[in-house]
Amino acid sequence: MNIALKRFAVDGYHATKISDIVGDAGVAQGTFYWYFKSKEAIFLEIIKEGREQLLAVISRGYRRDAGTVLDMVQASEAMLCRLFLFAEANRYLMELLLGRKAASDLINQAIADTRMAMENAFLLNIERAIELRMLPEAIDTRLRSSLLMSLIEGVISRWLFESMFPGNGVEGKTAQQLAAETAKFEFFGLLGI
Amino acid sequence: MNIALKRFAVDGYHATKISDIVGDAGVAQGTFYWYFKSKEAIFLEIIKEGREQLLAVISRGYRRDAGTVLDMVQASEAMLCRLFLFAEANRYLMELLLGRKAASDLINQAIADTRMAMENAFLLNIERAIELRMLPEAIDTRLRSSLLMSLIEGVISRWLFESMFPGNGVEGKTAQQLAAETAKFEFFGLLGI
Amino acid sequence: MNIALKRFAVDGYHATKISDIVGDAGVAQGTFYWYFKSKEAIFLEIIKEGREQLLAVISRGYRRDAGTVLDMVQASEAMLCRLFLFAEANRYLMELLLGRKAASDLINQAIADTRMAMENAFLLNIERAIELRMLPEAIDTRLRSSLLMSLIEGVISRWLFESMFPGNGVEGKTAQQLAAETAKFEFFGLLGI
Amino acid sequence: MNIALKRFAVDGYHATKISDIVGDAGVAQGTFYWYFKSKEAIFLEIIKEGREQLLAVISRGYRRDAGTVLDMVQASEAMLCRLFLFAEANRYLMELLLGRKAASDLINQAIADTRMAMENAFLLNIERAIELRMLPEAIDTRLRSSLLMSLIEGVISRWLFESMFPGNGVEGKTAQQLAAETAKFEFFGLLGI
DNA sequence: AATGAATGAGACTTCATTCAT
DNA sequence: AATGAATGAAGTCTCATTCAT
Repeated sequence: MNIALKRFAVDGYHATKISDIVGDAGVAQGTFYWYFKSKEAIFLEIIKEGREQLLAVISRGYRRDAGTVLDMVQASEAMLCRLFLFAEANRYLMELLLGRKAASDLINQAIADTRMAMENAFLLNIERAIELRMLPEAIDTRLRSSLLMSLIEGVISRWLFESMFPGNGVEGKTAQQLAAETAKFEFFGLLGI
Repeated sequence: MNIALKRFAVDGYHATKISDIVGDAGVAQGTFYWYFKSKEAIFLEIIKEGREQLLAVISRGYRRDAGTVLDMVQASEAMLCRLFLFAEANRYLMELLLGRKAASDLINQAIADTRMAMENAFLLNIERAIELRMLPEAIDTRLRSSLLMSLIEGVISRWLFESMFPGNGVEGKTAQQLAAETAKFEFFGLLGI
Repeated sequence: MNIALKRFAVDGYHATKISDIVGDAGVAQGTFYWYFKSKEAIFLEIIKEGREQLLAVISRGYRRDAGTVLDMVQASEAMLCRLFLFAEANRYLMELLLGRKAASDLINQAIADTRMAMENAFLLNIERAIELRMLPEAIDTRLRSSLLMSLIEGVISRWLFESMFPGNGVEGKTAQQLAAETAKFEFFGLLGI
Repeated sequence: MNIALKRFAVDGYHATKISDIVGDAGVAQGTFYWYFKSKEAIFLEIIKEGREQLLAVISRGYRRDAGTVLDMVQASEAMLCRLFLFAEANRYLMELLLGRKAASDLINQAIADTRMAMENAFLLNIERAIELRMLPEAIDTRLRSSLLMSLIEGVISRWLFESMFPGNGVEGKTAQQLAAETAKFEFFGLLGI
């Protein structure tokens, strides 16, 4: 599955042939079908496994008590840092999730689901912050979580798949730096500093 | 080209067969090759044409004189509004550009180029604002334009390709509303109201 | 027809597209079909026209009276010289006739016919020489004319289509020299000088 | 490969479809591509294999010591006999090599190479004979080997592909007879006997 | 568990020929 | 006489999947 993951990420779903995967794995073509029902099946399994790890990373650190704005920014920064570190360690997976390499409907759906789940985690955090009166009540929470997710998707893409986005002001940064900058923008926008 | 655009957007590059395109167009298969060298060629031509229109929309309204923060937000809002209206009227094109339907290397490159050109337009705006002392000088301009672009890509995707992102807090909004919210987030972040 | 001849000779029948011919000729594709029924038809017409010229060259100089061996060699040399000069001036035609660029059955037949007609001209010469008691009666005339034709085909091919036969001991020679050498071999074989 | 060889020889390269080959072979179309990379590839492989066999036949019997003219003629006759027998047993291969069924540039090159190699074998024999003072030194060796090769190509073509050359004085002869006649012509020309 | 040969549907593309103007 | 757009049959090759050992 790791071999397939890499191939899918680098070459894309369609361009990846079963013969490539088994070639890299050093087994015969038929062997593939002993372990996986189809090309689509292995992809879905890869996504499924990755999704669980990813959500575990994001969901940790659900806030219990109210705090200052600074607390909030720091908490967000910590979470983003965890997320970016995970993305760095699992770049191929992230490429499948955020990349532009479409596949079958079923697969696209699985990817969309995973991203929705991520977005949902952000939504919960925002709602919790409102509950604790750390964020203004008037906020459109769904919209904000969408904006947030968009931000993060873009940042990770530009950070990890540099070849596709040369000279983007993100490459070369550490996860920590990126998290700090992103969190600042998240809360204060362009005018923050 | 319009017929092909729609097919490519809906079905993806690989899933779209020449026979589909000519079928929809009501001509013979060979006729396609009288007008286009290959499947890849028509796709590239579509992108090229769309890119020009898109950039024309973004580039308009380059700022001449300094102004207040409010001016700046309104200017950004106006530009976003134009962009969103364009996206609404050209949703298939936007799906090719922002969607996750990979194709050949050449095509991916053309798409990436176009997105870079968009991002660059945002960069120029930010730099101009700094020049006019409307934004703090300390800002990392490239990073900010990347964040901005990320935001906009995400918003448009969620707005137009709802089927992929159900219940995302964006659907149903008008271009105007969306532009206002996005501009607000752009400048003030989550804490802005 | 000259344009087509050249294309057929250089690229071969199959590799030559009607669009190539009309492109070189500077007319529209449809125009071709006003003058020729089909691709095959123009080829056959080219062969037919060439055949007449070629046979005219070979058939001239039918011997009336007996003579010495030297007379005979000189007569053959003269004829070969005429033939080689013709071939030199009509190398594309010769390439169609002697080259390895096959086409349809009908065309192959037309080419084979033409070559048979050539061979027949040689046969008549040999028979006439026997009649005049210039060559021994015991000779197998058909076989000898076949051998002769083989010789000449090979020589012309190597002489004119050098690129296919590099370093063949024929290139660079004049028609006159070649005719002399060939005639000598024809009558005396390897042992002649 | 034998099935393909026959098809190529009989129908020509272009007229032979992969579906013909696999049809004759009784396998599926895809199976072809398990064994050969392309239509061109199988052709080249056929030529390569045939070339080795052919050259083995010609190269045998390199002369060690000087001898009489009769020795020389007999040696040549023996070699030609071997060659003709080989040609008879491999007529499809010979048709590919000597026939007029053009294909791709690569293939034409491979065929031309093979024929050059044959001609070279004849050249070596002639040079060896001069070295041993069995043939006059004044001879233009390359030219003579070209003439010889021409002769042999013509003879084999007429002998085996009769349908193309009806009534040519060669058909029906045995390899032995043909070798004798050709060798005689080779050394003595038309005037021999 | 593993192999690797075999399958066959289906895709893109070519190009001789036709046809309305 | 000429145009050039349109046609569509046909061919090569790909590749996910199956199957007999």
